[in-house]
Amino acid sequence: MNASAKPERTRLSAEDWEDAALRLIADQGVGALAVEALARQLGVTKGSFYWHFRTREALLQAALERWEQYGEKEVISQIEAMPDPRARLPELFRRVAHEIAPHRVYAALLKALDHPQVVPVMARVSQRRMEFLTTIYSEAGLSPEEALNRARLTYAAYVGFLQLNFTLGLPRISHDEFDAYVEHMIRTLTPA
Amino acid sequence: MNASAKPERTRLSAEDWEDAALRLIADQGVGALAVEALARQLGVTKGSFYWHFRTREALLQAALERWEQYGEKEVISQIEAMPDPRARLPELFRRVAHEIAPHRVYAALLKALDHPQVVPVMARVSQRRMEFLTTIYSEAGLSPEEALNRARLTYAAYVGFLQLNFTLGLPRISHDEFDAYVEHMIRTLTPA
DNA sequence: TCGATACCATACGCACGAGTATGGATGGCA
DNA sequence: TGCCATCCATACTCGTGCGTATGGTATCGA
Repeated sequence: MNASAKPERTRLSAEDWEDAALRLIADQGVGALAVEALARQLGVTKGSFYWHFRTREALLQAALERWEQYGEKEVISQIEAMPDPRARLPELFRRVAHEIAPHRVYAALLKALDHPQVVPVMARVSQRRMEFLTTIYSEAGLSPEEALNRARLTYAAYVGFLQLNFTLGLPRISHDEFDAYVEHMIRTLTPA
Repeated sequence: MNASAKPERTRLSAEDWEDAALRLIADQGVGALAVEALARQLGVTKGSFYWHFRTREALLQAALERWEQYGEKEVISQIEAMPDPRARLPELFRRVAHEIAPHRVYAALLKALDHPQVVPVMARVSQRRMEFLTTIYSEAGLSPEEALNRARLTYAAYVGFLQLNFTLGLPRISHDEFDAYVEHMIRTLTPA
């Protein structure tokens, strides 16, 4: 089939393995993270892997930390830079809705919450994002309690959407219909 | 530790294995469904299992079908029996929010969407529930498109909530705070 | 040019879980 | 009472994937 899609003849670094691991996680899940499979995909063998990492668990850990680092930083800062607080929410929703790629790892990790290694990472990331949402809702005029609950609701809707659409393949929604859904969501979740 | 918590000295039936499988799935996930582990938990050995089922896959299939059968039937019919359409949504939300046990299997299955066997089951169940929500929203006064989108949003919020709270253990929300969250959700998702 | 270090291949051992073979126990029914 | 079907135990095989041991090749500085 593909076998050697990457004829990279340079030597590999630990970062290369971490990136490959994240790609594999994104489209096959954490459970599919096997060292021999990864090695095959990179055109090398296990011998290479165990030079860079002590164990499979160590690779997962490194990949997760790498993902947590180079995460959503840009999106958050760009939204925060917007002058009008009321305009931030619709913009955030539309951006998130149309950039699918960055969310694929998050979606895969959501299905791996039985793995003890992913729990703390996901807890930190989700916590940070919800705090961000809470401050945005506050700045949009909600009281502290209302802002917190609305952030919880919004984030839950985001997480649920990921599950129901990319992992489960519910009756493939069309593009236009999806846009309509996003706008409906903006209307109902944004303070009047 | 526990080893033989169930001193059931009667012979086992296929249904016994299916129920045990569902219990195990509920609190350890689909990945933990191993025949020797299940046998140990039931106080027997593999020999028993392979008399009732041809394979592990067959057990999973049977357990999933069993779960799909004896599912949420009662809740739906009870809600439908309520005379006032506007009162149905708050009641549904409160019921679902306070009955955690029945949702544990669903939450576990949500994390197993890479398993080909669980996808069709989850697709059917989720589809039915969303259709139910859609009709409720219609009866509460929303237009067909609005009702459908609101149902999608509500169900996504439900699914996301399951992930963020029982599987991920986000900053343990208190009981009162949880009730406040549910009421907030009712206010924002129920048509005025 | 010549090691030394970094990177990789090959060939193992080993644990674990699915599935098979076969014989033993138990209960209902003639 | 004896027989047959049902249910279960024991003891294997086998595939898979992690980790190890050890030797080979490339690259760079002295």
